[in-house]
Amino acid sequence: MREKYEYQPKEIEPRWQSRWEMDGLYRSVIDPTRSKYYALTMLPYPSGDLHIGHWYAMTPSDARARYMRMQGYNVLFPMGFDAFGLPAENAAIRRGIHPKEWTYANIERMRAQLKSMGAMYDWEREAISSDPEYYRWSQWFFTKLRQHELAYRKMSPVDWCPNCNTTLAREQVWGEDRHCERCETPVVKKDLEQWFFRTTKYAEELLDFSNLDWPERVKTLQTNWIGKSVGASVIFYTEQGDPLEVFTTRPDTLWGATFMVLAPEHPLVEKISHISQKSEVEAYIHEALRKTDIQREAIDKDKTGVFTGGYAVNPVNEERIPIWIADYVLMTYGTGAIMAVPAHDQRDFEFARKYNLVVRVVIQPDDLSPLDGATMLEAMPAYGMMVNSGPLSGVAGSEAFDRTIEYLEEKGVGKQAVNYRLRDWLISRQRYWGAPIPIIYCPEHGPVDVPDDHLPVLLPEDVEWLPTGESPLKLHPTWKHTTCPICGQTAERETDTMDTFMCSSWYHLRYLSPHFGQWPFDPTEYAYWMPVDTYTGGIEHATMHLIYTRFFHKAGRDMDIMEGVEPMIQLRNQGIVLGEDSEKMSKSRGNVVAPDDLVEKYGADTVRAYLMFFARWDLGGPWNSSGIEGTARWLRRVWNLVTEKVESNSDPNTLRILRRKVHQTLRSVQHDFEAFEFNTIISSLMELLNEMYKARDNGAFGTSEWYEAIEIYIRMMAPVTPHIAEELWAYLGKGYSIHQQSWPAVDEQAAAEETITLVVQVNGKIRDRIEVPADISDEQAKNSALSSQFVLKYLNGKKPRKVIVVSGKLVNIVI
RNA sequence: GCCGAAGUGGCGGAACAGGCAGACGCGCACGACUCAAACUCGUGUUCCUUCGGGAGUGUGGGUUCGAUUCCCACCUUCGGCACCA
Repeated sequence: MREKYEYQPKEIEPRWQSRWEMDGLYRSVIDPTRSKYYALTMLPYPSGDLHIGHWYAMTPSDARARYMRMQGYNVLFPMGFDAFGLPAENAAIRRGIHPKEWTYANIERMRAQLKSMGAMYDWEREAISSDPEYYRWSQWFFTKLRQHELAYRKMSPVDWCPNCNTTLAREQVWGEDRHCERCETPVVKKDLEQWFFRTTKYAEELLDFSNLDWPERVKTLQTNWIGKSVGASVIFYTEQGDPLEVFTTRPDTLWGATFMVLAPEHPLVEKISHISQKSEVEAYIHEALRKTDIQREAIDKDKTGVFTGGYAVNPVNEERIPIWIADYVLMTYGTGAIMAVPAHDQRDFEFARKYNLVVRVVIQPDDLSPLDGATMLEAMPAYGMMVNSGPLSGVAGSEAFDRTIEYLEEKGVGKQAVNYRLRDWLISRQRYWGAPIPIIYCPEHGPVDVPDDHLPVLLPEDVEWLPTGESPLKLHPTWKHTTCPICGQTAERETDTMDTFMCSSWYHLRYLSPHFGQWPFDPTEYAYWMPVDTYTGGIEHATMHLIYTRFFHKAGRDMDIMEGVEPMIQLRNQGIVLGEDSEKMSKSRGNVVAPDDLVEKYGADTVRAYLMFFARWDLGGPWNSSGIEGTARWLRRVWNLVTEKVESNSDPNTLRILRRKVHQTLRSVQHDFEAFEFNTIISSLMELLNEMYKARDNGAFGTSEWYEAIEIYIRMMAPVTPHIAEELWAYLGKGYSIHQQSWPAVDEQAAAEETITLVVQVNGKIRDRIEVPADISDEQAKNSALSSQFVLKYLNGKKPRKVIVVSGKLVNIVI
């Protein structure tokens, strides 16, 4: 008897991996005769080790890319590293390793770990954002954006993380306590001169998702983040004659404005403040500046403010109203000034009651008894008929908004206006390990672009590691000294580096031609591969990376660098794998699952299959280490089924049932791949395997139907478990490689059921199940149901009131 | 407070279009194999039951012949936003 051929993933997996690599099996090259498919997974930060979350994100997207390849597409599936960033620098400060050394060593290790996954990455397209040949083009994009006035520098109060020692973009400040997205330290405000990208220019276009197959959740998050409000801008005048513009979403309440409120930082505050109020105003401003944003923006906080002594004139009724300052008005939204309508805005109402200001009702809803400003207990924000509103009194609530805007435009005191919550993207970082911002400050010419032929502005490597809070670039003895590209005078380099989200905004383009020297990407490659067809990654990037990359693409399009409306057509998000204790995995909790250990114990195929099986991919969930035994068992059972030889004793019925199940499974696996429902791919395959064991027990082994089943089975599992599939394919004597096979076609005839189980209900409760031919007519179904002995018992000689037939499924008899 | 997602056995989850709830797997129980363990194989596994059935998909209503699926209200959990004028 021959020795049993055993499943040994540790032997099989590395063997096939090196064979695939040697043969360049996963190289993707332009082929105009085939449809392209660009599948992309968000690239990792080289933090040290590939953790189970990376596997969870990458395995299903790899499986799906492989599936698309078997479907005949020319698939591009690249990988790279988002290699600039803070952890590298922190490691340098803590352990004295140079960030470059740390980063590239991590990349080495992670690349090897990625290879152990057996994914079909085309490694010749790998891009690393910290390579000079990469960041040269990040810098080039910066220059282009500046030339198109999409990058600019301004002094403004910005968010500063005192732990990371750098400014952050608004998107990187999270949560109620406004903490740093990376280290969770609450941020503070600082007035600094910083570089921004003009994302707000694209606010309106970014709200248009009509060309995108993206999850509703992401679209909602982005829509809320952009925060569009439609209203009016109205110009009031101070008594000194200065225009004071306000934005309001309720122009119909304009006649109810009984005072104005400016943010303490508003530029007109000093000028309008009356001498008698000056000391009080100054004290308030001082206090406001001292407070953190958290204190200022706490919603349940009592409103505070101070009268400036100044007055403004309401342009619609020439009324003289007092101007206050209060920190509930934010300088960063709208114009930093509001008209206060206490009768119809709860915030203004609270303020008015506290400081005894006039509350005047100008909106009267039809279904309420008349409102009285003197006695009302809260603001009435609903629309309604305009009252006390001069020429517009009596206008119905449904017309109030539009009629007021018409009136404002006629009088020339205001117009329709739109405001967005979205801010421009702050990209300056006071850190070393990033792409230097390619700017030179000349005493005569101000900030000057580094000319293209001087790019990249290289990061110096001989820097000091001192946790001073200052960028090492600033402290470097010589690096910043240079000459002005225009006049040749002594000048200084910008010492800030760029936000790493800048690098990741265009990496999908660098993959196209990572070593191309003339342009950020080879236009021929772009024309063939772009846009990205499927993009997968975590939801946490909904308002960061995914807004930036869309902005970047649209800006690139307007600069005639890129083409098309959107960079990534289809987006899908995976969930998060939690520790076995249902908590977020972290070293300090000691609940981290290490993929390397699992690969060592079970092999990569089992880990891949389990990650796809154990939870819904879009939801994720807590890890369960005993569950992996199930997928390990599955693969052993597949192995044994294919490699064991048993007695054959075929009967036509068994073979018919086998073929039916095979083709039904094929149909559903196909559907699930298209729909990103990976867990049911595995369960369908397990189900079919159980069926195949039954068929073998019934003598199906060795027949042509048997081999068809086996071959289809291996092809279906190839995207999920590429190594065992290749090994078994070779075992069967089929040609190398399984991964160049095409996806099998469903034989619909074979998949069709000959009989169905007709469910018979009486008053909606199941009383019988009858096997009937699948093509049974409704009339026949009804008759079969009515002659069921169980039905007869319930009918008890009576006639049914109603009989409902659902074709091919069910009969419900109502008594 | 506003916006969004999700609540199904002991557990992860399935149910494509309103029509057999609990596929598949874990775990558990019993049995076979074994000196034994592991592996493997087999059987069972929502709850209650007087064995006829009955109840059951977060809770309470509604629509329907029929609801995990649609509608309304509420509860819980998670995520986002939060004085945004």
